[in-house]
Amino acid sequence: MSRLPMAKRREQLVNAALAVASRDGVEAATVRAVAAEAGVSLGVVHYCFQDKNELLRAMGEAITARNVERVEFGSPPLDARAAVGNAVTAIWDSMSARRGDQLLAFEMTLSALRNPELAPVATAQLEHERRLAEDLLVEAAAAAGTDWGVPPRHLARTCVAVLDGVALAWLVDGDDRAARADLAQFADHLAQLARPGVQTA
Amino acid sequence: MSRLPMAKRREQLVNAALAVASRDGVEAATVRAVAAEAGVSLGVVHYCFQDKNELLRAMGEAITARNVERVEFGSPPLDARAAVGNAVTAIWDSMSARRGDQLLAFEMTLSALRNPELAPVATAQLEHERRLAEDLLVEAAAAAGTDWGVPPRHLARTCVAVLDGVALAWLVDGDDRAARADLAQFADHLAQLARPGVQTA
DNA sequence: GTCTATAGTTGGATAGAC
DNA sequence: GTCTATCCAACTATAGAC
Repeated sequence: MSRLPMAKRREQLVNAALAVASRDGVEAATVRAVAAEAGVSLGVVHYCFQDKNELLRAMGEAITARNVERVEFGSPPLDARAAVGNAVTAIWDSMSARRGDQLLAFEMTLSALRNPELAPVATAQLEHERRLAEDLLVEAAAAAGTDWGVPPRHLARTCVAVLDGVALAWLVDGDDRAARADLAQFADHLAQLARPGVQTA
Repeated sequence: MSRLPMAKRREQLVNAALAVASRDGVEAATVRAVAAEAGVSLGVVHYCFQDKNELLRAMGEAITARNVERVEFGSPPLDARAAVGNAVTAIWDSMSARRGDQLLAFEMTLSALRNPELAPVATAQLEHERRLAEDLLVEAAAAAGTDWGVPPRHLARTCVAVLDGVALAWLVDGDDRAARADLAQFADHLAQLARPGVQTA
C-alpha cells in the first residue's frame, strides 16, 4: 500500500470516504475516520488533499459519477409506456438497492447547500441526473417511435424531482411497495404525454 | 429574562435553536450556539434539556408544528381543478417564502435518519404532512362536489413526495418558475383523477 | 511518501459558587 | 435557577523525523 502514486492514493482515500459516509453519514466522514478506514495515517490525507473540503468535493464528484454508471436496462420495449416503465423501474432498483448511498447523496446535496465551497457539487449532481433522465426520455420515445409533446429538458426536471421525492419518502417510511406504486403511476402519466401518433423514424 | 418557569425557558431555547439552525444549518445548532443565541449561559441549556439530542428533538417537533400552521387558503373554489391548484399554490407559497426553514426541514429529516434518538422526528414530520395533505384533498373534493377514485391516503403520500422533490430541486437550482410549473402540472394531473360525475353531498 | 507528535479549536457535559 | 469554571473528547491542520 505504501508509496502509491498520488492519483491512486486519492482514489483510495475517496473510496474510503465513500465507505465511511455511506455507512455513518457525511458528518462522520472526518479526516481522521477516512484515514483510519483507508488504513493510512492522518498526515497522508492532508498530503493528498489540501483540506477537508477538497476531500468532500472529490467524494461528491465520485458519487455523481457512480450514480450515472449504475442504471441498467432491460430488453428493448415496444411502446412508450413500457419503455418509460422499464427505465423508471431500472433506476429505482439501482437506487433502492443501496440505502446508505441514497441517504448519502441527499446529505451531500444539503451539505453543499450550506457550505459555499461544496456548492458546485450539488448543482453538478442535479445537472448530471437531469441529463441522464433527458437521454433516457429521448431514447424511450425513439424506441417507441413517438416523441414528447414537451421539451424533454422540462420533462427530465420533473422526473428527477419526482424520483427524489419518492426516494426521500422511502428513506423515511421504508415502504418499497408504495414507492413503486407512486413511480408506476408517474410512469403512466408520463407515457400519456407521449404523442402516440407521431413517428420520428 | 431570569428565573423563568421551565416551560417558558424551553420554548425560548427551542426558538433560539430554530433561529440558529435555520440560518446556519443543523450542525451549527450546537448547545453553545443555542445558548449564545438565547442570551443565556451554557449551563442553562443543560438544565432544561438532558442532552443535545433532547434539544434537537424538541426543535424537530417545533418545526413540524410550525409547518402545519402556515398554510393559508384562498377563496372557496368551484371545481376540483381550481381547488387543488389553490391548495398547491398556497402550500408552495408558504414553503418557498422561507428558504432556510425549508432547508432545515430536510436537514432534520436526514439527521433523524442517521441518529436513532431522533428517528421519531422524521416519521412524525412526514406523517403530519401526509395527514395535512389528506385533509386538503378531502376538502378539495368536497368543495368541488366530487370524490377521488383512489383512497385519499394514497394520494396524500404521492402529493407530499412530489412536493418534497420539487422543493429539493428548487433549493438547488433556485428556479421558482420551473417549480411552480411542475406543481401546476401535477395539480392538473391530480384534478384529472377526481371523478367529475360523482356527487358526495 | 509516510509516519509521529503536537498545536490550536470547538463542543458536550458537569461541578460548584452564588 | 443561573452563572462561571473546568474537564474531556474529537476534530482540523501542520511541523518535522525518518
